[in-house]
Amino acid sequence: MRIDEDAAPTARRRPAPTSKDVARVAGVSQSTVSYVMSGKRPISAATRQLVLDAIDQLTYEPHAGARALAGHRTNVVGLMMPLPDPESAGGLMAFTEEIALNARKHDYDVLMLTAAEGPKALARVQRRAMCDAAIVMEIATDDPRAPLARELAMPVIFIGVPDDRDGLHCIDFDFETAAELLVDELADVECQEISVLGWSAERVAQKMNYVPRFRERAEARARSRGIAMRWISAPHTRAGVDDYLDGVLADGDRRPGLLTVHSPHEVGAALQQRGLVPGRDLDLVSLCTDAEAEVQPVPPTAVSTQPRDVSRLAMSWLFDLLDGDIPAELRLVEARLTRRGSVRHAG
Amino acid sequence: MRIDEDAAPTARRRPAPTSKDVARVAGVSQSTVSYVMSGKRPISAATRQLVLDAIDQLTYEPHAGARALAGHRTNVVGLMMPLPDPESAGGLMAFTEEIALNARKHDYDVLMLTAAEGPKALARVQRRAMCDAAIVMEIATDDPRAPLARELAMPVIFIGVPDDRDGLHCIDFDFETAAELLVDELADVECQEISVLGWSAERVAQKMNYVPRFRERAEARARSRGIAMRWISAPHTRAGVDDYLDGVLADGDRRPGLLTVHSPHEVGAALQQRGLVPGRDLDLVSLCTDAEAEVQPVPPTAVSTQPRDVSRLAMSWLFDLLDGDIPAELRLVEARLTRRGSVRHAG
DNA sequence: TTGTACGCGTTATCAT
DNA sequence: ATGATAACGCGTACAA
Repeated sequence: MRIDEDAAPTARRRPAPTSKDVARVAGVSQSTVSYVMSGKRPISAATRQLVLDAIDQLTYEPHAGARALAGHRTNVVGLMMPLPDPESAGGLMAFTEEIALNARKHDYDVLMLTAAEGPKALARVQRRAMCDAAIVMEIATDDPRAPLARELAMPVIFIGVPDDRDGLHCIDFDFETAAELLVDELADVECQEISVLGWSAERVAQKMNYVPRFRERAEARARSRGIAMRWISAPHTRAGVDDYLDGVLADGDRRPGLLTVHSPHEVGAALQQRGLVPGRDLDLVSLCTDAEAEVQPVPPTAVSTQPRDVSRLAMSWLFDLLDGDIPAELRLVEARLTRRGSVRHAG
Repeated sequence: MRIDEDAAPTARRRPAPTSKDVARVAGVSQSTVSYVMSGKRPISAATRQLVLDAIDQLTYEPHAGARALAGHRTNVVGLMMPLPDPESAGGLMAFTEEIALNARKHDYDVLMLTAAEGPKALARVQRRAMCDAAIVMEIATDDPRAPLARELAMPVIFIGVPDDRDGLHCIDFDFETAAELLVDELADVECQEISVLGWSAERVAQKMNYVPRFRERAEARARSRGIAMRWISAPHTRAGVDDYLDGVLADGDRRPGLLTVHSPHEVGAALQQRGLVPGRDLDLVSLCTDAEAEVQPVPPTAVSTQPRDVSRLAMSWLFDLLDGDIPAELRLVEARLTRRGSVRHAG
């Protein structure tokens, strides 16, 4: 580490203004300032303006700690992030930003909690009164945070659905319907066998909730449509995709039906390299974001996962929960299929 | 959105225990409890244990708001995230997690701030007394948060170096030395011309600080070594990398020297597809993480950006700043080159 | 419609 | 080495 020194200014700052200062400037009592800010009692237009001007003049903002102490709410929502993982990082930034932006619209802030700290992080922030509610991402089928969430006094919203979701507020993209839409799309063009490029073995080992949710529905649908289904859990590297394609293309007699749950980029590049064009030489459908789909050489027919929708709806639900009690339930964000010509026309 | 209702348990929770409760259980005064927790005055081993037992029994944790109000510190550090961007998302998760984990080691938490909210987010959290310090990522050469950071009463650490860093605490990976190491590596094998796959036009437009820092040093070094340098700002898609390689390989008389600032995966795949082997057919060096380098078909000689190191050192510096005043300065995290055989032996 | 006064749960300054 | 007690800044019941 290299060091390169600078001069540091030693300015003295005045203390932040309090509601008492605002009251003095506005010529009213401190409680009036408080009531102007909360709107919890009628204030005459004249005094209201006096107070607002004073607030503006002093650039006053309420002390969060004092507010939390007196008001029993923090205006902070905890967000438990997943473990870092290059595979899913892309969507996560959009996801978390959307959480934060929606929080700000309600004058809330977001406290970052790590999955690495484990379930006890949730108990900790509640005991310390650091959050009014929490959002937990990347839920496992047997998630250890589920039993804790049931006991917490504050609302907790799971992004994902554990096996036992009794008493939990869960919201997620509708992977079940997505699976059916994608299988149907291939079934409708008389596809004989569907080869699925599923989530990586690592994801499966982590018991991510959406893996069985998607897979079981996909397999059930394939059965009911009389189609064979091969499920491959390849790593999402170029090598993994190549292995997958080698397997798929081994029997050259049948036109292949491909279903990939992400990495459209890798798949698209690998197909292009082999001179295979989706829609002409094979049928391909994907589960991925619209953004990912549209930058492919041959944009695939896909069901979009829409991470921003899920986080926006999660936050909207969260604020409803903070207002009043709402029974625990499961909310699923609609899966929509967009046709882009990577599947031949039905005939 | 589908709805699926569940029964909700209506358990009544007791209020969180306070230090007063702990005092009662331990049979001491409330202030003694406080002093046991802070260690700010000597306590006899006997009473200390009494208090600790009571804390344990009640699973007491101090009310963060009350503590902030009375103690004038929040035990929270603000983290201003970059705008979401798939290109840099991978490293960011590791980066932010490392921030959070180091914060927890000091009993600090992390408040997430969005770049979208702009510079005023920093002023806001200071006025509301929500943070004791802040970290700001993804700095532009003319970053609007710089002038504000100079005025703030709380310590602010920039991850990155704006053009005018006077009065700012900046820390970053040493892109300058990295550029020199990479250029030297190619120059040492009599490379005639270096073709650089630089950051995308979008990054350049955002005036990300590391782009000119790296580029100017690289070009200066190339000049002083008597080597030509071509700088290409291609998008980091497969198509972009292909365009780049087409340009590089256009004149077939000279052995190409390649320097890529990231996306080793795309570059490796594209080279493999063309049957080109780094170290045999051309010389390749990269700026990327060790993890990225090592999963390539031909792992490239590279300078590692080590995101975890930067965030760990940033947090360590931040806690020093919270302890006492330290003059503003620039700290650079050492760039180390790892040879992996993508460059032919010097002769 | 507005003001007064108390309490929220800590920290820190007095005492002892 | 420990115990009382006064802030800290805001929300809100109670008065007016």
